[in-house]
Amino acid sequence: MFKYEVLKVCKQSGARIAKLTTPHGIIETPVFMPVGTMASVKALSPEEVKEQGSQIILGNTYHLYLRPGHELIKKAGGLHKFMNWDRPILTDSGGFQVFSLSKMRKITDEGATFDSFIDGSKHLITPEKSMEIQQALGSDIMMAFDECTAPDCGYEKSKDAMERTLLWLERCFKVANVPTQMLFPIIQGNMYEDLRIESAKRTAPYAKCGIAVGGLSVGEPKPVMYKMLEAIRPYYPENMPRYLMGVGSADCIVEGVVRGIDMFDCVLPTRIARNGTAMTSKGDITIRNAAYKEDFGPVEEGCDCYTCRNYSRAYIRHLINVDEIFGGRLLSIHNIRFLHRLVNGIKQAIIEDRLLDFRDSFIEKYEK
RNA sequence: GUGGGUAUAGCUCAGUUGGAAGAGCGCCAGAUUGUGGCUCUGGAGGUCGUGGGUUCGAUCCCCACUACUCACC
Repeated sequence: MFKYEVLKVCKQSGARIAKLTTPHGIIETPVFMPVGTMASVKALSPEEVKEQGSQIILGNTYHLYLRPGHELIKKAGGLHKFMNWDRPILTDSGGFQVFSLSKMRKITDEGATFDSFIDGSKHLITPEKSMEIQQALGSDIMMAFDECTAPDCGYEKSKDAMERTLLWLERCFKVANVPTQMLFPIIQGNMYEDLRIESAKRTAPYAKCGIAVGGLSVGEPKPVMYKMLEAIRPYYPENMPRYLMGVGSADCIVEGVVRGIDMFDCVLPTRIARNGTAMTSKGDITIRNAAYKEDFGPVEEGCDCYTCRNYSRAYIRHLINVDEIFGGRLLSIHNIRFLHRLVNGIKQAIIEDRLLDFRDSFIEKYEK
């Protein structure tokens, strides 16, 4: 039911183009995956998400468990049917929320206890519970329940979290036995090369069709993240995609593919869109700035998205400034399309064995 | 016409028992990376209606003027 097939390897960088077959269709990698935490890519319809070229989206275990509840979604026929998305879905395990909601949690080997941000009620999420929820949601790719750490938490805490993530992984692995749902384990180890390498080695045996790198892009400098990716690169299991979790700025995606990554997800394009920022090949632009008040050109010259074909910077700036949701929708469409176009450019460079050249010229323009 | 009230940032208004002026909104800019985000952070902007008086010192007290506003005739 799951199959991974490499189509082309870039001679210059080692990056590859591949096909990952899932029960809900084929994903061609490298791929960027928009995030739809609450069973919706914020502000967009599934049709609009598809129109930008999205092949797969994310849903979130923790949020959907709290509301509307995984049992309800199961009753509705699964997350695909519930939200009217017929392409692949990847569900996060709730592990990241252990980290991002750290003010209201308690972690033990058994699992993580949260105070619900909705009503304050207490919830224990264990590896088994996370799998149960993800199975009820019916995602194509389930993520292992892991513990993510802050970049400044120190070696011992980082090591403990890495060990606990492995302990939890084994428990996830035992109950992840639905043939239509693949489990991706997650490499942790904070910003320590030795921990990262150890985590990669010990995580690899659990990876059957894909492996993820977690706990990066959590506030550390970009060069540190790149260093970690380089450290673990030799230890990935053979013949499966590698997913860098939570990464979605254009430069990090290019640098990630150069370092062997195939899959990315991020809230960044849709979040900054709603706050009035557009992604372009010359870097992010804050569209609500006065500089664009009378700029009647498209967000990005040459972009083929619905937004750029029909609307001006001045109009979008106006919408954002008067708090009209259509402005956030238009920028979300553009930003997602921008990242898919970026990945298309990366693929073309892989085909032509010139990804490192592509990276150099892209970064130069992007950072200018 | 008579009596009262108000005049402080672009707007709506606090405030100082007289000791070198504040908020919210707006404006300008920054942030945002497995979404607790119509969020968060920062900045610019005022000779406190005008003219006089009292005082060491007035946005504040007194007088006059002007504008706006309410009530009554």
